[in-house]
Amino acid sequence: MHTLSEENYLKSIYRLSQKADEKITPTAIAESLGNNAASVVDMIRKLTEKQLIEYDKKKGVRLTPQGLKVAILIVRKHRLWEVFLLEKLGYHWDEIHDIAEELEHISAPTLADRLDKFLGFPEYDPHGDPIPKANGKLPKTYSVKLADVKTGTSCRVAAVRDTSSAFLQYLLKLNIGIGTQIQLFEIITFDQSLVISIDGGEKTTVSQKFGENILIS
Amino acid sequence: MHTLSEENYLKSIYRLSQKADEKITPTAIAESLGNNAASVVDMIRKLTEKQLIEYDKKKGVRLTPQGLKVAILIVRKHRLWEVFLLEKLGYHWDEIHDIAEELEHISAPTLADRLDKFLGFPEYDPHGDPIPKANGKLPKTYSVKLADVKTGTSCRVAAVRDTSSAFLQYLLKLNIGIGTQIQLFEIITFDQSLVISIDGGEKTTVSQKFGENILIS
DNA sequence: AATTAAAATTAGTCTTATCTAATTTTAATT
DNA sequence: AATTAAAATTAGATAAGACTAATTTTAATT
Ligand SMILES: [Mn+2]
Ligand SMILES: [Mn+2]
Ligand SMILES: [Mn+2]
Ligand SMILES: [Mn+2]
Repeated sequence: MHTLSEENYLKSIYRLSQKADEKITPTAIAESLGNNAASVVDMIRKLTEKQLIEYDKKKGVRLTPQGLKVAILIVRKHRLWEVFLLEKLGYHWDEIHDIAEELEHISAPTLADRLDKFLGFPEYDPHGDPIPKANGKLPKTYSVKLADVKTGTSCRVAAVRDTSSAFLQYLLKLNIGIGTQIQLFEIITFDQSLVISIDGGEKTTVSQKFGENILIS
Repeated sequence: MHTLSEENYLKSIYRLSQKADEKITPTAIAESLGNNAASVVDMIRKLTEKQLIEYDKKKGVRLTPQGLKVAILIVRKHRLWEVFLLEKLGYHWDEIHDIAEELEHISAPTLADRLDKFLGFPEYDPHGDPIPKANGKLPKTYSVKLADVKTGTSCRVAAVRDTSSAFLQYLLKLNIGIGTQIQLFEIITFDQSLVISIDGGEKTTVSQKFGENILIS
């Protein structure tokens, strides 16, 4: 139905649309995909013809309802496969994203729904990202960052924003995962470093950047 | 590492090499892939340069040890994914092949081995085809056809040779699967039709073509 | 051996998806 | 308003992988 490239463009546009209410420009898409802006312009033309997106110089790129449906299904498959890879095949959370990037493009009627059922209808993927339901609805998305909470607060890790290997492996080393309890003791005035305890353990200091990439509940 | 097309060529060459000791010609590959012979010649050049195959006008196309390894891994993944789709996701045996054609190209270190372990190290796929082991070795492959046995013999279905939807759905309707017991009562002289009973049930007549596509043990 | 048919190869075309370089349009800044 | 910088677009090139049509090679048959 859609090529691998088309699907990746739609997914990228979807992800950009989730972020802020900034308009989605060719350059933004180019950056997000690591492609040249000229290539993006070509693909915008193609996807517009297929009525998967609309492009208005003022409003930027928008997914049509049709395009949105496609994009959400890809994200759904991506996150479900991530759950599979972690829970059933025993991969670690820093290894699954790249494999899911390939698996998300497997297309077969009812595949996502069967996988969903097999996995017990998980609501969040291993990084805490919400898994779109069969009807396209998203579970509650967490948005409060660890860097935003007040000193003294105790909270739980709900999701990670950065899913790079570097960050995930660091978290693994610190014994931090989804659900881990974190207490914030102090914010260093000089550079906003955070003094925290992990699951009630010893005090540890992490950077502001670190705190920006942990979402809590 | 290898493109989707390259992998499909290697797999096709491997399957042809398994069949008989006929030499593997460009035309044979073209037919098996539904491609034009000219395209095959192009790819033969490419795969030869990559040292995945050797081509000699007299000996035909041969996989190098390197190419063989790649081909076997693809077949391994294909058949393991078929087991997964049937046993874990509940697809029927006529639906899984096409999905596995996509899944077999997913590449990730240790993926096949993890899947193998998760599935309990199955030896045969849902169509009775042997699943290559991690070391590349194949379990015993069945080769005796139902059409070859003598009247009066009782045997069990070990594998199907034709894996088309048409055949598999027909078998589903007849309640025949891997392991089903079949007794041969009579071979009709006129057209070699077979009179059989399925799991000890009533006598049924099936065509010679049918008998050619069931492998028994 | 000559003829014919089939198989293999070459030459050239097409599509998809990418790129670089050049140009035009839009936005920001003096 | 003029200038400058950034963004968007166009033009043209490239690579992979397929195709058709033409040609050459090989095999089969008279
Ligand atoms: Mn991911
Ligand atoms: Mn994720
Ligand atoms: Mn198959
Ligand atoms: Mn099979």
